[in-house]
Amino acid sequence: MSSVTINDVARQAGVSKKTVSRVINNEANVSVDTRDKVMAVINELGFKRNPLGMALAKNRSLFIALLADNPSPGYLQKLQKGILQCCSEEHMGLFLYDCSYRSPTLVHEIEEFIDNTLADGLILVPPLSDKQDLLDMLDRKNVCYIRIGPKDQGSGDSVGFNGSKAAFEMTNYLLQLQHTDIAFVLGHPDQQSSHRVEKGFRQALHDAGKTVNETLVVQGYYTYQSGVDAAGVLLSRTPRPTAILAANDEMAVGVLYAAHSLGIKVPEELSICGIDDISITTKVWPNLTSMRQPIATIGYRAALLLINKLQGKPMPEPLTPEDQSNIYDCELIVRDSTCPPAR
Amino acid sequence: MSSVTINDVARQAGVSKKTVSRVINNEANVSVDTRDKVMAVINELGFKRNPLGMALAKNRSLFIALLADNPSPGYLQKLQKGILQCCSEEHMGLFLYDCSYRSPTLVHEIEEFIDNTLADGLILVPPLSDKQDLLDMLDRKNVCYIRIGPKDQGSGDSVGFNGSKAAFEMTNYLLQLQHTDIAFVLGHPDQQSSHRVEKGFRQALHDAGKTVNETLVVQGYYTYQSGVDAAGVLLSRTPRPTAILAANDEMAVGVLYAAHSLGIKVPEELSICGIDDISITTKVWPNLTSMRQPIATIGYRAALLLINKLQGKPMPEPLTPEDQSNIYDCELIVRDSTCPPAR
DNA sequence: CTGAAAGCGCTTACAG
DNA sequence: CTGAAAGCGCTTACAG
Repeated sequence: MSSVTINDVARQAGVSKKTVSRVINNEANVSVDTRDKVMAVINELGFKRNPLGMALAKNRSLFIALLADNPSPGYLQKLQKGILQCCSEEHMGLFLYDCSYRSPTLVHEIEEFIDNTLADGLILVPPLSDKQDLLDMLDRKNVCYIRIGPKDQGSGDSVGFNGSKAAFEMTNYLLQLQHTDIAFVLGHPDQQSSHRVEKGFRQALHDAGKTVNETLVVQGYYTYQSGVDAAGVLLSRTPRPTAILAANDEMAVGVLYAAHSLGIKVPEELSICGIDDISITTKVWPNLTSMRQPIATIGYRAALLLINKLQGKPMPEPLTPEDQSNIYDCELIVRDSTCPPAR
Repeated sequence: MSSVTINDVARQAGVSKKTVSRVINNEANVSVDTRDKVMAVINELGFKRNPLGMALAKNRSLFIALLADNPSPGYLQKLQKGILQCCSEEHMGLFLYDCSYRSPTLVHEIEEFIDNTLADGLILVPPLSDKQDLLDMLDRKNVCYIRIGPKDQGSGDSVGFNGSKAAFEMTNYLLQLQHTDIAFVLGHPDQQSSHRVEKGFRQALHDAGKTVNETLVVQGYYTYQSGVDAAGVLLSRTPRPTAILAANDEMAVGVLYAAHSLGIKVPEELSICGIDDISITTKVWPNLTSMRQPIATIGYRAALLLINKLQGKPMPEPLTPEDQSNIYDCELIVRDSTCPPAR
């Protein structure tokens, strides 16, 4: 604790503490001489503004919180990384709060968390970002937040990826490989993104003049285990699908495990692919083909949007169309889990 | 923001704000009548103490920070969960700070982070917890911290697992299966735990009257890729080892991948096992045998130790010998990646 | 058992 | 361009 305060600086520099305050906040209306003098003393004394004093005076805490539960640990990990990067650059602290989506008292717990920490703003990760009673509470409390996920649903700003396009392109890729019996594992029905992705899958099949075989579309919940279970169902179908696309990688890994357990060769007898491109895709064997979602970029962007909003700053000029829309595109990453179907 | 303050409560209850302060801090020397009256008003008005005001007055911020880099994401995830659980119970906020161990300015970056957030205390995850220049800086700044990892090295309290015992037991398990050519992948040499684990491995072999084949002990760095690389070396040895024990699961997953790539059947032709029992062990095929480290418990314990230290509270009576020593034992979890060697 | 005063480190009006 | 006063919401001595 470098307990040198604004008062010490003021005394040493022979100015009022208000003037010191002006300098450290980069306000206008300070003469160059005064500013230089104050800066010199600040450096000499090693003064750092105590964020707590500022927080109390401004009634803004200077930190934000990440609220998440954990459907896909790899996803959260990358998102967190991007958010942290931005927070670090903007000198914001990041609080972590683990929730469980299923808790009946979730909204109340989060309300208590906010009261306890006084975080200025919140970043909401799906499925929390699609939970209307939570958003209602935040609106009522007048808490600033940003949602990770599709835009149209719910209130508040959001940053997300183009899920329907991702699924559309991945399905097209499988069609190009000449797959005909393509199965699809849905995400959690509570999450908007799941419906987006499903839409892209159906669209691609439709555009190719195929009809969707509804027995090959099964429910999943974005978790590893739900991928295992879905694959169990799909791989007992006759004819067996030659390719399975899962709405996220976490489930795709589950599908892969199920295939191995049944002695089905991947990709020779079954192509498997997912969406997200989380780190586990390159740890399992064979490495999974996936649509790369710029997860860290999305996290970074979400944090920046929130912080700028809190500080009343306008957003910087968007460098790309994606920065403007806050909807990011995915990129197909072909690895070893997909190939043309056996004849 | 429920902007009802201690002053509002005091006025409404007809007492001084100091008395209200006494009540909310559960201090002695308040008459039952007064306490009841104040409590009634608190509930009526929905008063919650503003942590910022308290923080400034007490010069303690009421949050702690988790400093980590990311050798094994699955490990960090579980640790974080335990820490968060404790923070939530103790009404502490948890800041997150991602560092990169290799950054030449790391110590300085962390110093800046502390100044910016005023976290009361820090939880240090390996390899940070073994970094002496970092510990020196924290000691100099008089920052309270707790280390995750072995005890003897470095200053400050620590919570860890019994790595040598874990490796000892796992090696014994492999010996019981009649493995003779057992290879070992070391962890990062900067981390104390790596040396512990190595010691346990050697001890078990020694106790069984075997000499260690030094060509079967190779360097790893606790990362997935280092596991892949180490396995590449080991699996080209003649005679090939029949079992590989990696110092953590993240590397064991890499070993498994390498075995698959070479067409080596696991476990029939090669047994593989690791230490930690992170979630990926049950996502890869076959599921990995591992030593379960109570990671979340360790995280919880570390947070509790730190928080009690900050609040000057004594630790609660230890319920188990492990709680007393703060060194936790592992448990062997046999899965599908180990079996007796082929004849 | 209770309270008036001063203070934590900063900022917001306001005045000059 | 600069500063004196009051205040953010709480706590720490101290006095009674």
